[in-house]
Amino acid sequence: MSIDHAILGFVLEQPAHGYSVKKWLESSFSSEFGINDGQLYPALARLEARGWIKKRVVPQRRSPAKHLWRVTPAGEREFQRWLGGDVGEPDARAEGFWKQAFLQRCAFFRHLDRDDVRALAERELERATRRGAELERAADRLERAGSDPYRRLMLDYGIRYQRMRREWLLELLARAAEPRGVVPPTKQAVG
Amino acid sequence: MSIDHAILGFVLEQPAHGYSVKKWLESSFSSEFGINDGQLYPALARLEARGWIKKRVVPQRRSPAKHLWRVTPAGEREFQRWLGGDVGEPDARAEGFWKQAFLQRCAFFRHLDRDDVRALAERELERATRRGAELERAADRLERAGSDPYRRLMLDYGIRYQRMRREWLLELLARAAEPRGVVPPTKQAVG
DNA sequence: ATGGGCATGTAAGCGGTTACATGATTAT
DNA sequence: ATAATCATGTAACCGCTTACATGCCCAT
Repeated sequence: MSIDHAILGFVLEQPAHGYSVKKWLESSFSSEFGINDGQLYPALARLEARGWIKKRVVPQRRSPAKHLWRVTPAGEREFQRWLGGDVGEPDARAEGFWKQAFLQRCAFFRHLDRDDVRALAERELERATRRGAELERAADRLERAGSDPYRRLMLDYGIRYQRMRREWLLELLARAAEPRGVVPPTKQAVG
Repeated sequence: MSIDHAILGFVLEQPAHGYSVKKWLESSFSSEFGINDGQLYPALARLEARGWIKKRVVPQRRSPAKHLWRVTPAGEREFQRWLGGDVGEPDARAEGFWKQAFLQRCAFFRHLDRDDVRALAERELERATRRGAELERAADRLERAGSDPYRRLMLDYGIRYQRMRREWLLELLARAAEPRGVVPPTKQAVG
Protein backbone atom coordinates (compact mmCIF):
# COMPACT_ATOMS: atom_id res chain seq x y z
CA MET A 1 0.00 0.00 0.00
CA SER A 2 2.30 2.67 1.24
CA ILE A 3 5.46 2.22 -0.77
CA ASP A 4 3.65 1.23 -3.96
CA HIS A 5 2.56 4.74 -4.84
CA ALA A 6 5.99 6.14 -4.12
CA ILE A 7 7.49 3.69 -6.60
CA LEU A 8 4.75 4.52 -9.07
CA GLY A 9 5.64 8.18 -8.76
CA PHE A 10 9.34 7.60 -9.27
CA VAL A 11 8.79 5.39 -12.32
CA LEU A 12 6.39 7.99 -13.69
CA GLU A 13 9.16 10.59 -13.58
CA GLN A 14 11.82 8.30 -14.94
CA PRO A 15 11.02 4.97 -16.55
CA ALA A 16 13.48 2.67 -14.84
CA HIS A 17 14.26 -0.83 -13.73
CA GLY A 18 14.04 -2.01 -10.15
CA TYR A 19 17.66 -1.72 -9.30
CA SER A 20 17.89 1.86 -10.49
CA VAL A 21 14.83 2.87 -8.44
CA LYS A 22 16.63 1.50 -5.43
CA LYS A 23 19.87 3.32 -6.22
CA TRP A 24 18.03 6.50 -6.96
CA LEU A 25 16.27 6.53 -3.60
CA GLU A 26 19.50 5.87 -1.78
CA SER A 27 21.50 8.48 -3.63
CA SER A 28 18.96 11.27 -3.82
CA PHE A 29 18.11 11.19 -0.15
CA SER A 30 20.21 9.21 2.20
CA SER A 31 21.16 5.58 2.30
CA GLU A 32 18.56 4.79 4.92
CA PHE A 33 15.67 5.81 2.70
CA GLY A 34 16.55 3.03 0.35
CA ILE A 35 14.07 0.31 -0.34
CA ASN A 36 14.44 -3.33 0.41
CA ASP A 37 14.79 -5.97 -2.33
CA GLY A 38 12.20 -8.09 -0.62
CA GLN A 39 9.79 -5.21 -0.89
CA LEU A 40 10.82 -3.61 -4.16
CA TYR A 41 10.39 -6.51 -6.56
CA PRO A 42 7.07 -7.74 -5.15
CA ALA A 43 5.84 -4.12 -5.25
CA LEU A 44 6.72 -3.85 -8.94
CA ALA A 45 4.90 -7.14 -9.55
CA ARG A 46 1.84 -5.79 -7.71
CA LEU A 47 1.85 -2.58 -9.72
CA GLU A 48 2.10 -4.61 -12.91
CA ALA A 49 -0.75 -6.91 -11.83
CA ARG A 50 -2.90 -3.82 -11.31
CA GLY A 51 -2.06 -2.64 -14.80
CA TRP A 52 -0.36 0.52 -13.54
CA ILE A 53 3.07 -0.22 -14.97
CA LYS A 54 4.34 -2.24 -17.95
CA LYS A 55 7.78 -3.69 -18.52
CA ARG A 56 10.05 -3.96 -21.53
CA VAL A 57 12.72 -6.62 -21.04
CA VAL A 58 16.16 -5.48 -22.07
CA PRO A 59 18.60 -8.42 -22.32
CA GLN A 60 22.09 -7.81 -20.95
CA ARG A 61 25.29 -9.44 -22.01
CA ARG A 62 26.41 -10.51 -18.54
CA SER A 63 23.78 -9.77 -15.88
CA PRO A 64 20.09 -10.77 -15.67
CA ALA A 65 17.88 -8.96 -18.18
CA LYS A 66 16.78 -5.51 -17.10
CA HIS A 67 13.08 -4.91 -16.77
CA LEU A 68 12.49 -1.39 -17.90
CA TRP A 69 9.26 -0.27 -16.31
CA ARG A 70 7.04 2.57 -17.43
CA VAL A 71 3.74 3.82 -16.09
CA THR A 72 0.55 3.15 -18.08
CA PRO A 73 -2.18 5.79 -18.53
CA ALA A 74 -4.21 3.94 -15.88
CA GLY A 75 -1.19 4.12 -13.57
CA GLU A 76 -0.87 7.83 -14.16
CA ARG A 77 -4.52 8.37 -13.26
CA GLU A 78 -4.10 6.28 -10.13
CA PHE A 79 -1.04 8.27 -9.12
CA GLN A 80 -2.85 11.59 -9.52
CA ARG A 81 -5.83 10.26 -7.57
CA TRP A 82 -3.57 9.16 -4.74
CA LEU A 83 -1.52 12.35 -4.74
CA GLY A 84 -4.48 14.69 -4.45
CA GLY A 85 -6.60 12.52 -2.16
CA ASP A 86 -6.96 12.77 1.58
CA VAL A 87 -4.09 11.39 3.58
CA GLY A 88 -6.19 10.04 6.40
CA GLU A 89 -5.32 10.28 10.06
CA PRO A 90 -1.63 9.67 10.62
CA ASP A 91 -0.83 6.48 12.43
CA ALA A 92 0.96 7.72 15.51
CA ARG A 93 2.82 4.45 15.88
CA ALA A 94 4.20 4.50 12.38
CA GLU A 95 6.21 7.66 12.16
CA GLY A 96 8.90 6.26 9.92
CA PHE A 97 9.94 8.10 6.85
CA TRP A 98 8.06 6.39 4.06
CA LYS A 99 5.31 5.41 6.40
CA GLN A 100 4.40 9.02 6.92
CA ALA A 101 1.78 9.54 4.28
CA PHE A 102 2.25 13.30 4.12
CA LEU A 103 6.03 13.19 3.84
CA GLN A 104 5.80 10.52 1.19
CA ARG A 105 3.48 12.67 -0.88
CA CYS A 106 5.75 15.62 -0.41
CA ALA A 107 8.23 13.90 -2.74
CA PHE A 108 5.72 14.44 -5.54
CA PHE A 109 4.24 17.83 -4.73
CA ARG A 110 5.75 19.34 -7.83
CA HIS A 111 3.19 17.32 -9.78
CA LEU A 112 0.41 18.98 -7.87
CA ASP A 113 -0.72 22.56 -8.25
CA ARG A 114 0.00 25.07 -5.55
CA ASP A 115 -3.55 25.25 -4.20
CA ASP A 116 -3.74 21.50 -3.68
CA VAL A 117 -0.40 21.51 -1.92
CA ARG A 118 -1.57 24.32 0.33
CA ALA A 119 -4.82 22.50 1.11
CA LEU A 120 -2.99 19.29 2.02
CA ALA A 121 -0.43 21.14 4.12
CA GLU A 122 -3.08 23.07 5.98
CA ARG A 123 -5.00 19.95 6.82
CA GLU A 124 -1.78 18.39 8.07
CA LEU A 125 -1.07 21.51 10.11
CA GLU A 126 -4.43 21.18 11.80
CA ARG A 127 -3.63 17.61 12.70
CA ALA A 128 -0.26 18.49 14.15
CA THR A 129 -1.88 21.26 16.17
CA ARG A 130 -4.59 18.98 17.47
CA ARG A 131 -2.11 16.24 18.38
CA GLY A 132 0.11 18.75 20.13
CA ALA A 133 -2.80 20.04 22.17
CA GLU A 134 -3.80 16.51 23.16
CA LEU A 135 -0.31 15.77 24.34
CA GLU A 136 -0.17 18.99 26.31
CA ARG A 137 -3.39 18.08 28.05
CA ALA A 138 -1.95 14.66 28.86
CA ALA A 139 1.20 16.36 30.18
CA ASP A 140 -0.88 18.61 32.42
CA ARG A 141 -2.61 15.57 33.82
CA LEU A 142 0.73 13.91 34.55
CA GLU A 143 2.01 17.11 36.11
CA ARG A 144 -0.97 17.35 38.44
CA ALA A 145 -0.66 13.68 39.33
CA GLY A 146 2.93 14.40 40.33
CA SER A 147 4.30 11.67 38.14
CA ASP A 148 7.79 10.46 37.43
CA PRO A 149 9.70 13.29 35.68
CA TYR A 150 11.06 10.87 33.08
CA ARG A 151 7.55 9.95 32.03
CA ARG A 152 6.69 13.61 31.87
CA LEU A 153 9.67 13.95 29.53
CA MET A 154 8.29 11.23 27.27
CA LEU A 155 5.26 13.36 26.61
CA ASP A 156 7.52 16.35 26.15
CA TYR A 157 9.16 14.43 23.35
CA GLY A 158 5.82 14.13 21.59
CA ILE A 159 5.03 17.79 22.22
CA ARG A 160 8.34 18.92 20.76
CA TYR A 161 7.84 16.60 17.83
CA GLN A 162 4.47 18.08 16.96
CA ARG A 163 5.85 21.59 17.37
CA MET A 164 8.64 20.74 14.95
CA ARG A 165 6.09 19.42 12.48
CA ARG A 166 4.07 22.64 12.71
CA GLU A 167 7.14 24.76 12.05
CA TRP A 168 8.15 22.59 9.14
CA LEU A 169 4.67 22.74 7.65
CA LEU A 170 4.68 26.53 7.95
CA GLU A 171 7.95 26.60 6.08
CA LEU A 172 6.49 24.36 3.42
CA LEU A 173 3.48 26.65 3.11
CA ALA A 174 5.77 29.65 2.75
CA ARG A 175 7.75 27.91 0.02
CA ALA A 176 4.57 26.89 -1.77
CA ALA A 177 3.51 30.52 -1.80
CA GLU A 178 6.73 31.64 -3.51
CA PRO A 179 6.33 32.71 -7.15
CA ARG A 180 8.47 30.02 -8.79
CA GLY A 181 8.53 27.11 -6.41
CA VAL A 182 7.34 24.55 -8.91
CA VAL A 183 9.73 22.85 -11.26
CA PRO A 184 8.21 21.11 -14.29
CA PRO A 185 8.54 17.33 -14.14
CA THR A 186 11.37 15.80 -16.14
CA LYS A 187 10.96 12.57 -18.07
CA GLN A 188 14.11 10.67 -18.90
CA ALA A 189 14.80 6.98 -19.00
CA VAL A 190 17.41 5.83 -16.54
CA GLY A 191 19.68 2.80 -16.50
CA MET B 1 10.44 -8.21 21.44
CA SER B 2 9.94 -4.54 21.80
CA ILE B 3 6.75 -4.21 23.80
CA ASP B 4 7.49 -7.22 26.01
CA HIS B 5 10.00 -5.43 28.19
CA ALA B 6 7.76 -2.41 28.55
CA ILE B 7 5.01 -4.65 29.88
CA LEU B 8 7.51 -6.39 32.12
CA GLY B 9 8.49 -3.01 33.53
CA PHE B 10 4.94 -1.93 34.19
CA VAL B 11 4.03 -5.19 35.88
CA LEU B 12 7.19 -4.94 37.95
CA GLU B 13 6.01 -1.60 39.32
CA GLN B 14 2.46 -2.68 39.86
CA PRO B 15 1.39 -6.31 39.76
CA ALA B 16 -1.66 -6.15 37.52
CA HIS B 17 -3.86 -8.00 35.11
CA GLY B 18 -3.81 -7.46 31.37
CA TYR B 19 -6.75 -5.15 31.15
CA SER B 20 -5.39 -2.81 33.78
CA VAL B 21 -2.01 -2.60 32.03
CA LYS B 22 -3.88 -1.50 28.96
CA LYS B 23 -5.94 1.11 30.82
CA TRP B 24 -2.91 2.35 32.62
CA LEU B 25 -0.97 3.00 29.46
CA GLU B 26 -3.89 4.81 27.90
CA SER B 27 -4.61 6.95 30.92
CA SER B 28 -1.11 7.82 32.01
CA PHE B 29 0.03 8.91 28.59
CA SER B 30 -2.46 9.43 25.87
CA SER B 31 -5.02 7.16 24.32
CA GLU B 32 -2.81 6.44 21.34
CA PHE B 33 -0.06 4.90 23.41
CA GLY B 34 -2.42 2.17 24.43
CA ILE B 35 -1.62 -1.38 23.60
CA ASN B 36 -3.61 -3.67 21.40
CA ASP B 37 -5.47 -6.72 22.76
CA GLY B 38 -4.00 -8.82 20.01
CA GLN B 39 -0.57 -7.89 21.21
CA LEU B 40 -1.07 -7.60 24.94
CA TYR B 41 -2.35 -11.07 25.77
CA PRO B 42 0.13 -12.97 23.59
CA ALA B 43 2.90 -10.83 25.11
CA LEU B 44 1.84 -11.80 28.63
CA ALA B 45 1.79 -15.44 27.53
CA ARG B 46 5.31 -15.08 26.12
CA LEU B 47 6.59 -13.48 29.30
CA GLU B 48 5.03 -16.31 31.29
CA ALA B 49 6.55 -18.94 29.01
CA ARG B 50 9.95 -17.39 29.62
CA GLY B 51 9.37 -17.60 33.35
CA TRP B 52 9.54 -13.83 33.80
CA ILE B 53 6.03 -13.39 35.16
CA LYS B 54 3.64 -15.61 37.11
CA LYS B 55 -0.12 -15.35 37.41
CA ARG B 56 -2.56 -15.78 40.23
CA VAL B 57 -6.09 -16.35 38.99
CA VAL B 58 -8.68 -14.29 40.84
CA PRO B 59 -12.21 -15.51 40.09
CA GLN B 60 -14.79 -12.79 39.57
CA ARG B 61 -18.48 -12.99 40.19
CA ARG B 62 -19.58 -11.74 36.80
CA SER B 63 -16.66 -11.28 34.43
CA PRO B 64 -13.90 -13.71 33.35
CA ALA B 65 -11.37 -14.45 36.06
CA LYS B 66 -8.65 -11.85 36.42
CA HIS B 67 -5.11 -13.01 35.92
CA LEU B 68 -3.05 -11.08 38.39
CA TRP B 69 0.47 -11.04 37.08
CA ARG B 70 3.61 -10.42 39.03
CA VAL B 71 7.25 -10.44 37.99
CA THR B 72 9.48 -13.32 39.10
CA PRO B 73 13.06 -12.80 40.31
CA ALA B 74 14.25 -14.03 36.91
CA GLY B 75 11.97 -11.46 35.27
CA GLU B 76 13.39 -8.71 37.44
CA ARG B 77 16.93 -9.66 36.43
CA GLU B 78 15.93 -9.70 32.79
CA PHE B 79 14.34 -6.30 33.13
CA GLN B 80 17.46 -4.79 34.67
CA ARG B 81 19.62 -6.38 32.01
CA TRP B 82 17.45 -4.91 29.26
CA LEU B 83 17.19 -1.50 30.89
CA GLY B 84 20.90 -0.99 31.28
CA GLY B 85 21.97 -2.66 28.03
CA ASP B 86 22.86 -0.99 24.76
CA VAL B 87 19.92 0.17 22.76
CA GLY B 88 21.48 -0.62 19.39
CA GLU B 89 21.24 1.55 16.33
CA PRO B 90 17.80 3.07 16.01
CA ASP B 91 15.79 1.77 13.10
CA ALA B 92 15.19 4.92 11.12
CA ARG B 93 12.08 3.53 9.54
CA ALA B 94 10.45 2.63 12.82
CA GLU B 95 10.14 5.89 14.66
CA GLY B 96 6.87 5.10 16.35
CA PHE B 97 6.49 5.68 20.02
CA TRP B 98 7.05 2.29 21.56
CA LYS B 99 9.27 1.24 18.73
CA GLN B 100 11.83 3.82 19.71
CA ALA B 101 14.03 1.84 22.00
CA PHE B 102 15.39 4.87 23.84
CA LEU B 103 12.02 6.46 24.47
CA GLN B 104 10.63 3.16 25.65
CA ARG B 105 13.45 2.79 28.15
CA CYS B 106 12.91 6.35 29.29
CA ALA B 107 9.66 5.18 30.91
CA PHE B 108 11.78 3.20 33.35
CA PHE B 109 14.76 5.44 33.92
CA ARG B 110 13.81 5.95 37.52
CA HIS B 111 14.84 2.35 38.10
CA LEU B 112 18.29 3.13 36.79
CA ASP B 113 20.92 5.13 38.52
CA ARG B 114 21.83 8.57 37.32
CA ASP B 115 25.14 7.60 35.78
CA ASP B 116 23.60 4.88 33.66
CA VAL B 117 20.89 7.25 32.48
CA ARG B 118 23.51 9.81 31.56
CA ALA B 119 25.59 7.25 29.68
CA LEU B 120 22.57 6.05 27.69
CA ALA B 121 21.46 9.59 26.92
CA GLU B 122 24.91 10.63 25.78
CA ARG B 123 25.20 7.68 23.45
CA GLU B 124 21.80 8.57 22.03
CA LEU B 125 22.89 12.17 21.67
CA GLU B 126 25.86 11.08 19.61
CA ARG B 127 23.58 9.11 17.35
CA ALA B 128 21.22 12.01 16.84
CA THR B 129 24.18 14.24 16.06
CA ARG B 130 25.61 11.79 13.58
CA ARG B 131 22.26 11.27 11.85
CA GLY B 132 21.73 15.01 11.67
CA ALA B 133 25.13 15.50 10.06
CA GLU B 134 24.43 12.76 7.53
CA LEU B 135 21.17 14.38 6.55
CA GLU B 136 22.82 17.76 6.23
CA ARG B 137 25.40 16.31 3.89
CA ALA B 138 22.61 14.74 1.84
CA ALA B 139 20.81 18.10 1.79
CA ASP B 140 23.96 19.80 0.52
CA ARG B 141 24.18 17.28 -2.26
CA LEU B 142 20.56 17.91 -3.24
CA GLU B 143 21.15 21.65 -3.07
CA ARG B 144 24.14 21.44 -5.40
CA ALA B 145 22.24 19.17 -7.77
CA GLY B 146 19.57 21.87 -7.94
CA SER B 147 16.82 19.47 -7.00
CA ASP B 148 13.11 19.91 -6.48
CA PRO B 149 12.60 22.20 -3.47
CA TYR B 150 9.97 19.87 -2.03
CA ARG B 151 12.47 17.03 -1.90
CA ARG B 152 14.95 19.35 -0.27
CA LEU B 153 12.22 20.00 2.30
CA MET B 154 11.86 16.29 2.98
CA LEU B 155 15.45 16.19 4.14
CA ASP B 156 14.85 19.35 6.11
CA TYR B 157 12.18 17.44 7.98
CA GLY B 158 14.73 14.86 9.01
CA ILE B 159 17.24 17.53 9.96
CA ARG B 160 14.72 19.34 12.14
CA TYR B 161 13.70 16.04 13.67
CA GLN B 162 17.24 15.20 14.70
CA ARG B 163 17.77 18.73 16.04
CA MET B 164 14.64 18.32 18.14
CA ARG B 165 15.96 15.02 19.46
CA ARG B 166 19.27 16.62 20.43
CA GLU B 167 17.51 19.42 22.30
CA TRP B 168 15.25 16.96 24.07
CA LEU B 169 18.19 14.78 25.08
CA LEU B 170 20.02 17.80 26.45
CA GLU B 171 16.97 18.61 28.54
CA LEU B 172 16.87 15.02 29.76
CA LEU B 173 20.55 15.22 30.70
CA ALA B 174 19.92 18.45 32.58
CA ARG B 175 17.06 16.86 34.51
CA ALA B 176 19.13 13.79 35.27
CA ALA B 177 21.77 16.07 36.78
CA GLU B 178 19.30 17.67 39.17
CA PRO B 179 19.68 16.74 42.86
CA ARG B 180 16.34 15.02 43.39
CA GLY B 181 15.22 13.87 39.98
CA VAL B 182 14.77 10.28 40.94
CA VAL B 183 11.62 9.04 42.60
CA PRO B 184 11.78 5.69 44.35
CA PRO B 185 9.72 3.01 42.61
CA THR B 186 6.29 2.32 44.05
CA LYS B 187 4.87 -1.17 44.32
CA GLN B 188 1.13 -1.45 44.63
CA ALA B 189 -1.26 -3.99 43.21
CA VAL B 190 -3.80 -2.56 40.81
CA GLY B 191 -7.24 -3.79 39.71
C1' DA C 1 -32.62 -1.71 23.27
C1' DT C 2 -28.09 -0.01 22.62
C1' DG C 3 -23.62 0.95 23.61
C1' DG C 4 -19.84 1.11 26.62
C1' DG C 5 -17.03 -0.86 30.40
C1' DC C 6 -14.95 -4.96 32.22
C1' DA C 7 -12.17 -9.14 31.09
C1' DT C 8 -10.23 -12.74 28.52
C1' DG C 9 -8.42 -14.34 24.37
C1' DT C 10 -7.75 -16.14 18.89
C1' DA C 11 -7.17 -15.70 13.74
C1' DA C 12 -6.17 -13.48 9.64
C1' DG C 13 -3.74 -10.33 7.29
C1' DC C 14 -0.32 -6.62 6.20
C1' DG C 15 3.92 -4.21 5.74
C1' DG C 16 8.48 -4.75 6.43
C1' DT C 17 13.13 -7.00 7.37
C1' DT C 18 16.50 -10.61 6.93
C1' DA C 19 18.33 -14.22 4.74
C1' DC C 20 18.73 -17.04 0.84
C1' DA C 21 19.66 -17.92 -4.24
C1' DT C 22 22.25 -16.97 -8.63
C1' DG C 23 26.12 -15.19 -11.33
C1' DA C 24 29.31 -12.27 -14.00
C1' DT C 25 32.36 -8.04 -13.47
C1' DT C 26 35.31 -4.85 -11.36
C1' DA C 27 37.89 -2.70 -7.74
C1' DT C 28 40.88 -3.14 -3.52
C1' DA D 1 41.66 -13.45 -2.25
C1' DT D 2 37.83 -10.54 -1.03
C1' DA D 3 34.42 -7.43 -1.38
C1' DA D 4 31.46 -4.49 -3.89
C1' DT D 5 28.48 -3.53 -8.00
C1' DC D 6 25.01 -4.86 -11.10
C1' DA D 7 20.52 -7.37 -11.46
C1' DT D 8 16.82 -10.32 -10.52
C1' DG D 9 13.96 -12.55 -7.38
C1' DT D 10 11.87 -15.98 -3.21
C1' DA D 11 10.98 -17.63 1.63
C1' DA D 12 10.65 -17.18 6.33
C1' DC D 13 9.80 -14.53 9.96
C1' DC D 14 8.27 -10.56 13.02
C1' DG D 15 5.55 -6.95 15.03
C1' DC D 16 1.45 -4.97 14.78
C1' DT D 17 -3.54 -4.07 13.52
C1' DT D 18 -8.15 -5.47 12.71
C1' DA D 19 -11.68 -8.30 13.35
C1' DC D 20 -13.78 -11.94 15.65
C1' DA D 21 -15.52 -14.50 19.90
C1' DT D 22 -17.72 -14.61 24.56
C1' DG D 23 -20.53 -12.78 28.33
C1' DC D 24 -22.19 -10.07 32.23
C1' DC D 25 -23.14 -5.34 34.14
C1' DC D 26 -24.64 -0.60 34.02
C1' DA D 27 -26.07 3.73 32.16
C1' DT D 28 -28.63 6.17 28.64
